[in-house]
Amino acid sequence: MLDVRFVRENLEDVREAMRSRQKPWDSTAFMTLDTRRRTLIAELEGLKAERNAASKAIGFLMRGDEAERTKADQAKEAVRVINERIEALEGELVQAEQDLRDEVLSLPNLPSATTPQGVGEEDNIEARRWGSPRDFEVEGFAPQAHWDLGPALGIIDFERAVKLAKSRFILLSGMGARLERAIINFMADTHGARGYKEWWCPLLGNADTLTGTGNLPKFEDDLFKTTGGMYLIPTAEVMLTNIHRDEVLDADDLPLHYCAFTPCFREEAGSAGRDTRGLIRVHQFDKVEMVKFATPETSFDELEGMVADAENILQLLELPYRVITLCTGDMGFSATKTYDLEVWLPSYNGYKEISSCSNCGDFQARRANIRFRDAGGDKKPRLVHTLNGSGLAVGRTMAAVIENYQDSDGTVRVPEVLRPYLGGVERITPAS
RNA sequence: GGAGAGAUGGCUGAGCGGCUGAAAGCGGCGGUCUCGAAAACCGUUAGUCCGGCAACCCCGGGCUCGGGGGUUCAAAUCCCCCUCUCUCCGCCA
Repeated sequence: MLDVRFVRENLEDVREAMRSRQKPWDSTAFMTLDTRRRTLIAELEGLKAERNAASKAIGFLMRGDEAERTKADQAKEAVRVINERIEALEGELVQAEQDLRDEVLSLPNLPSATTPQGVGEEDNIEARRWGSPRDFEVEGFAPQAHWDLGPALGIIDFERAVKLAKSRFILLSGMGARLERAIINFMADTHGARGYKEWWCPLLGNADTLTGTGNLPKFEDDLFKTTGGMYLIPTAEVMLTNIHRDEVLDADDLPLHYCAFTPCFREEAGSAGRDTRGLIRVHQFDKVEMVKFATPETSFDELEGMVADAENILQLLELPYRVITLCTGDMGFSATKTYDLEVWLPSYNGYKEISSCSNCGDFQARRANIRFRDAGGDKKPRLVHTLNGSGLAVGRTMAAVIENYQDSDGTVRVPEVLRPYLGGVERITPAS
C-alpha cells in the first residue's frame, strides 16, 4: 500500500508510475475521497473537543450543590445535541475512509528508479548469463521433454494425478518422490548455511495475512479458499513476511534473513492454455522461499545478495541460467524492483522462470504494519523494507534437472550435490 | 466438544465510571560518578491521525488499554457479541 500522504503530495509522479506499469490511473476519485475524508475529520474533531470539554465540566458540576447540578443537567442536554451531529458525521467518515482505503489498496507499488522502463516481457533486460546449454546435436540425440521422460522413467505420473485431484496436479513416485525431497533439503540446507533462519509454517492463512503481502483484496481469484474463510498460501512469502506483522523490530536485529519450504497453491485462474504440459504450471508445487527484513538504507543491497543466493543454488546444480531485470510493465504488484532467474529448459529451447526476487520497499510493511526502531531509542519507529525470492521453485528445478541431465539412453544423471540426499544414487533409470 | 480464568505501552504488571494515555518494575536513551566499564543515583521514554508551520523539531486537537457493538453528559473500567490465550475434563495423530 502506498502512503496516502505521499500520493496526495506527489500526484503526478504516482500517475506517471502507474502509466509506466501499464496501469493508467485516474486520480480524481482519490482526490475527492481524500479531501472529503479530511474535511469530515476536521469537523468531527472540533465537535469531539467540544464534547470532551463539556463532559469534564459536568463532572465538576455533579459534585456541587443543587444549583450546580441543575446546570449539569442543562449541559447534558447540550452534549446530547452535539452527539447527534457526531453520530451522523461519523457514518459518513467511515464510508469515506473505507472507499479511500479500497482505492489505495488497489494501487501497485512504485517502481524503483533503477527499474527499466518498458511495456511488457519483451522489454525486460538481461543482466547476465551463467553456464552454457548442452549442444544435444553434437551429442547426437534429441533431448526429451520432462513430461515424456518423467513418465517413461516411472517417476512422474500425470494421469493418476488427474484422477486423484484434477488437471495441473502432480503425482511423483519412487525416485521422483525422493528427488523432490532431495532438492528441497538441498536448497533449505544451502540457504541455512548462508545465514537464513529456517521456518516451518501454516499452509492456510487468514484474510489479514493475505492482505499484508498484497494478495488480497485484488488477487483473491488466484487463491484457493476454504469454506471457513481461510486461504491456502500461494507462497511461503505470505507467512514469512507476516511473521512480524504488527510488530516493532529492533534495528540491531536487522537485516533478518528467513527461509522456509512449503507447498504452494495457486488457482492459476486465467492461465488456461499456458504451459499446460509437465511440471511447469500447476496448482500445487513445492518451493523454498527466502524473505528478508531490512532497513530502507540497505534493502537494495540485500536484494542483490538474495539474487546471488538464488543463483548459488543453480550454480551448485550446474544448471545454465540467466538473470533478468524486470521492466516497469512486467513487474508484480508489490515489488519496486524485481530480478527473475530463468533456467535453461531444452524442451522450451529457451530459458524459463525458476525464481523471482523482489524488493517490496515499504509497500508490504505499511499494509502489514511492520516497523523497526533505530538504535537511538528516542527515534520514532519506521517501516521496514521487505524482500522475497524463490530459492527456488522445486518442481521447475526437477524439470530442469531431468531435462538437462538426461542421456541418450533415457536415463538421468543425478547432480553431484544431490547425491548425498539420495543415498549416493548417481543415476535415475526405469529400474531405480 | 464441555467448564472456568484472562487479553493494558518495547516487555512484565496495577487500575475496575470523571483530575488515568494510564502506577510500579524491567528494558531503552541522556546525565552524575569512573582512566574506562559495571554498580549506584538523577532525569527521560507509547503509537497514530487531523490542523498550524519551511519542518520527521514544536504547538493545538482527535483516536487508541484484543476486535466490534451498546449504556452514559463521560468507559481501560458497566452490558452484549466475536477472536485469541491459559487451566481442568473429554476426544484424538
